Amino acid sequence: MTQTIRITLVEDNHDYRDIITLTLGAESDIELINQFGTSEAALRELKAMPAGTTPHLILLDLRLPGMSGLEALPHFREALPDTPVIVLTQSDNEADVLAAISRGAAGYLLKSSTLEKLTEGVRTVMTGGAALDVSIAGFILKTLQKKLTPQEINKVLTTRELEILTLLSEGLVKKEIALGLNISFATVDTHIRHIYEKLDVQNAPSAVRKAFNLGLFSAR
Amino acid sequence: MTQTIRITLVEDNHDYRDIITLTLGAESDIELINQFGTSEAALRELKAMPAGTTPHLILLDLRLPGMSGLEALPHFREALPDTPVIVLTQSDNEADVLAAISRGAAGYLLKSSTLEKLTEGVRTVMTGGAALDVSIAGFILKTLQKKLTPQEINKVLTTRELEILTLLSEGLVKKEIALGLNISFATVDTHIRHIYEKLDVQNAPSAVRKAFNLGLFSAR
DNA sequence: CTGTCTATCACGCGATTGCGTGACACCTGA
DNA sequence: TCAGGTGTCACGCAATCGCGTGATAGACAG
Repeated sequence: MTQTIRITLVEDNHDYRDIITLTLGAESDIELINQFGTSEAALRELKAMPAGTTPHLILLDLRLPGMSGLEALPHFREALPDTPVIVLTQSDNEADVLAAISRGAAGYLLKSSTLEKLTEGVRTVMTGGAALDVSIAGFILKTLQKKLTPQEINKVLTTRELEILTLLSEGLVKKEIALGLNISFATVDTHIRHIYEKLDVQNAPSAVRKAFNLGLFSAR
Repeated sequence: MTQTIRITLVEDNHDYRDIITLTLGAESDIELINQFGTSEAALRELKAMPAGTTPHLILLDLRLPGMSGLEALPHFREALPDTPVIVLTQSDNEADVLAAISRGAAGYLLKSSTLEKLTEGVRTVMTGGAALDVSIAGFILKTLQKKLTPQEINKVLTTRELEILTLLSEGLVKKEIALGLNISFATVDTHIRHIYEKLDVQNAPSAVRKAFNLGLFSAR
């Protein structure tokens, strides 16, 4: 890890490019090997580079002319699977964040943040960590926490109902659920009716889906 | 926000308690108002405190005698819903992390990290951010990325199969799916059989659940 | 050029579901 | 004290499901 970190920058704004260039240039262990104004140009060039000369890390802007960073991300990941990509953008839009993360971004930093955070993030990612702006991290946590607390769950389904829905989602049929819970088939049936009413669905598959989307199922 | 940040510490290890005390004591805007060796003691005391005197933030160890921090977390959240809890532990166990997050932790810091990260994390959380150790953040990202890419999804289900499973999970019955896709009932039936085989289930509810757990359903 | 994958279609049938309708007991809050 | 929520149980029935079994056709790889 004492090696110089080679970085590719994809950013169309010249002012910001200059800032990044200056910032990274001041770091002795970081070298900005090339920069592009569009994802298309970057991808073309990166694919043409001989193995061993490709960057260790890619800084990618989301708002780009032509193919957006979000669209390009999977292509970068495919072309250079071992090269982490840090998304660098002004957008703290929730959908963008989640999309970038799910497409394999190793970090998500805001341009409004400090430049120290950028170099820090670069080093963090190169050592296997993740570079997340604190506000992004907060949003990420909230996303994971969309799983409701027991009290909130009971505002939707009762404990018994959730128990039965869980068993149902595990593949048990009503008869088996009745056996397992030592209650009658009719009772299980009634519970399931209530579940359908509360979730506003009319069959088991959609009830399971709704339960997931509402965060009623914790982990497993 | 110029107010002093009042903190409660729940930690059984005396050495670490002393370290925290010293560290936080050096910060002029942070005041460690009380500390407990067990969750039980902390909960009892916090519930008895007059409103307005309760802490602004709780630092919670996971490994505690008696009730674990993980068990206690929901109780803290219930007793003081507006008081964020930073989990402070040696464990970078994945299950612990996710459990803590889903139980409402506002941060997850490792004791192996620097003390500067602790005070930084405290301030971050108080300003609405999230305090995540970089290695934890990396793991969190991987968790969110468990949603598969289209290519990976097709290793499990074909595009057509996923399409049908999606419709099924939305509450359509096979007959309706056939109508909607302009194919025969029998074809839909066959696709669903294949889905069941591939997911190793035998009915629709469990297929939907499995699809969610495998990350086959992206957003909605 | 044959095998595997994918998508399509068909028949039949026992098992299961979803739902209409109705009931009883317990507990809690108004 | 009484309505409302929760959990329990029952009968009946049309609709749907799950599955055995089998087939055709295009695509694609070996």
